[in-house]
Amino acid sequence: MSLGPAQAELPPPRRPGRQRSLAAQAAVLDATCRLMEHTCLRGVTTEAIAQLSGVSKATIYKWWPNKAQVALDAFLASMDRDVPTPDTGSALADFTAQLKSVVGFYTGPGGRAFCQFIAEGQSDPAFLALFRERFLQSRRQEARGMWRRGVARGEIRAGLDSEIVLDLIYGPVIFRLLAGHGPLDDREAEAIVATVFSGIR
Amino acid sequence: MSLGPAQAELPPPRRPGRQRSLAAQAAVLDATCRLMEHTCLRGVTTEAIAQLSGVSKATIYKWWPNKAQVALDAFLASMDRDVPTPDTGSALADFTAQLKSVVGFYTGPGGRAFCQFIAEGQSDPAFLALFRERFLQSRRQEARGMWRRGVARGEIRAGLDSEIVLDLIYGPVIFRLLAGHGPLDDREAEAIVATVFSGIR
Amino acid sequence: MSLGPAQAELPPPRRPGRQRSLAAQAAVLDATCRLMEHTCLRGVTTEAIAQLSGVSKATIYKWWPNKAQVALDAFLASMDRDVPTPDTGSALADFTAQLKSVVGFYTGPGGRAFCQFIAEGQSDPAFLALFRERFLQSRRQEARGMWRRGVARGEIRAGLDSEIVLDLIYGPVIFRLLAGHGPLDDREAEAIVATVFSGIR
Amino acid sequence: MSLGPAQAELPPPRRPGRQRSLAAQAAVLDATCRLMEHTCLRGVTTEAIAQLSGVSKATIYKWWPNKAQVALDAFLASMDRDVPTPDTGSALADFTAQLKSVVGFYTGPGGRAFCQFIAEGQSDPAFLALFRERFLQSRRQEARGMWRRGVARGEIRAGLDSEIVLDLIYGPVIFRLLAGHGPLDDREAEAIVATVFSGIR
DNA sequence: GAATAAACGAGACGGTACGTCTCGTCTTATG
DNA sequence: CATAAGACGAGACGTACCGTCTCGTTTATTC
Repeated sequence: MSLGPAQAELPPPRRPGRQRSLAAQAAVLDATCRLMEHTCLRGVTTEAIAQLSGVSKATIYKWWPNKAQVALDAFLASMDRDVPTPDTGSALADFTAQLKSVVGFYTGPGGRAFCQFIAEGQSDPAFLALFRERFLQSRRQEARGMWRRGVARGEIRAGLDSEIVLDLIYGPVIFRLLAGHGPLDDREAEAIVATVFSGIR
Repeated sequence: MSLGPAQAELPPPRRPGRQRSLAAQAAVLDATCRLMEHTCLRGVTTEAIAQLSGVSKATIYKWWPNKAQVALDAFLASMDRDVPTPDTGSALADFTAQLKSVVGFYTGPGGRAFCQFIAEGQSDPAFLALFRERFLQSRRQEARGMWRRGVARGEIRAGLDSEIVLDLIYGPVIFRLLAGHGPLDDREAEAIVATVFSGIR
Repeated sequence: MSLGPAQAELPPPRRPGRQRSLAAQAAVLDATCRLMEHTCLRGVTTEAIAQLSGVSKATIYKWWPNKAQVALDAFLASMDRDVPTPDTGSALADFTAQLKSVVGFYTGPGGRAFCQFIAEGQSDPAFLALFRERFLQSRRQEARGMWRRGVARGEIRAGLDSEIVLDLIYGPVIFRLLAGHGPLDDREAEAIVATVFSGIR
Repeated sequence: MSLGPAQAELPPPRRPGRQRSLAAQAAVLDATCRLMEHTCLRGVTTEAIAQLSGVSKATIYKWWPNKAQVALDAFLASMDRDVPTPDTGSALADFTAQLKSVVGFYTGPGGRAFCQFIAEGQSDPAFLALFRERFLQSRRQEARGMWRRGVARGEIRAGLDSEIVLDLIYGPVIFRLLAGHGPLDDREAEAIVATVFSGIR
């Protein structure tokens, strides 16, 4: 469980002693982001974060349990520019537009980071759970909204398991992102959503 | 590129000098398999492989460039028991049966290994490429056969991009396997194939 | 050039950060001494020093470039009990007494260490230079004092090359020590000095 | 104990099977000599000798117990050009001439090899003993001849321990050679012998 | 304005795996 | 059956990163 500074809810009765440096926290996240653009998570060392940010290793370890969670906080912080959930009145259009923007996001540095977190999670189940909670679930929540509107409007067959269909839409993108066995662009996004909506029969 | 023993194509005129020990090779692969059942790939050390197999580290490094490729060879060797591609006369039945068997495979140790390779690939692009070549492509090839038969029989709409549809079928399974955000069993496999065949409209 | 701790000249303004552990340094030197008593320098592994001293290999390599310099520091540290230069009023008596004590020293563990350093120096010229600077020169300096007093008192012919005569006195001891082709005891020490003083004509 | 080929006395009745390759033996010694001119004994690997000579490692290990003895054989073989013991009718002249030629020898590649053997001997007492037997003793024997002639002619005081005096003459040279703390040339050789003959009183 | 308390930088440290190297032995095919 | 080619086990090497620790310094709150 991250103790990252972003989660701190300020209790007015300040404790004595030197206050925690917000500048240090920001510097760490910023440095981590910059390092992640050039190497994978394994290639980012805590030492390098410390050096680039000017924050000591001890301070980093005081506030985060390991570099993966630093990177996750950095990733989430750099994503506050919320990808808005489209609401065009058509579920097909909504999902198409959203998958395109998702593909756009994953094609950039965000996608590289995403892969690193999935990779890290394969040797650290606790981190994987955290990643699900703090990233995947909120994304999924938004998609569920689009789904419900589609069902309500009668555009989507009732009785379907939304979780499966959502994985049907996002799964192929993430599979290609991680395995790199096929292209990933707007055309593919459109084809995925169109196929899911029409079936292959 | 792996120089793993599995690739050796035997030229009858044997070279002089001591022959490569098949026992050592087998011991390494076996030891690696056993270790992979208890830890993740990162947790498997070359030292442990050497110790458990009785093969020296130097010999391991002579034939494999790193432990990931040892593990990949071990994985592939332990998979020669070919998962037979079903051919029931119905594409829906074929894909359902096959996805069930795939889910069965991924639910066991094979799935854990698969995740480790995907994870390793995120920090080693060359390894990822190797994994695609030596594992994903052959699997994909089999699926393409089922696809073609379905198209030929008219069960599947013509004009579809088979690659996308195959990812539509396997992507969700792999996404869930890696992210662990949903269940993975026969019921889900059936629902995925059924939904892909019928569409959600 | 050794960065060994023995050379630290303490500047009162301590540097920031954790201070270097004097206990670790002492443990390394002590462990090295103990190991050197049972094997030759080649037989002393960095790993063994680390294990016996409880100091990690990384720390050892941080402060010493190789095990030879660790051993040299250990040797010099264990020799601070300065062998006093005799001053009896007679050069013959001085040299005889001193060579006897030198022979006594070289007959014990110190002599074994000395041989190891000479041996190591044959494949590492930089180390040999260091050994000359840090051990031989100070010894030689003391001998030169005895020499000068003898010359001043008229006991020693003027016009002689002191360096050659000093090697005439110490060379045979070191030759026998290294090659082991003859005995090395008080009797031999006396005979050497006596012969050098009288000549063989 | 060396089983080196230099000791082989050929029995005319050839044994069945492939005959032992004299060419291989020579190639090994030659290669070793050439390698010793560029690196120290530690830097010469058995592998390099095998490669340069075209003789396999197994063959080398069959005839010599280790590379040090290979090098010793190579050294002795390259020294058959016997340094003749001078016999001028004067012990002083004899020793001076001989020490000059010794210094000349030790200043070249032979001296480097000598140092390597002494060094090796410090971690391998058996090798040191072998080196004494096969090299030092024969040299010493020749010097003893010069000594005896000098004593017989009355040029050298009777009652002296010849072993000590010989070490008095050769020790300084070898000390300087190994420790490198002073020059080593004809002038020094003359001074050494002259001082030993006259004494310093 | 002192005393106290926490956060921070610098960086030393133990631990552990890495991949490389050399040694000396062993195995196989060839001459 | 001696040899070359070369695979092999053993084990030390020196490097790298991890996460912990110990300092002395800085910044705030409390007495």
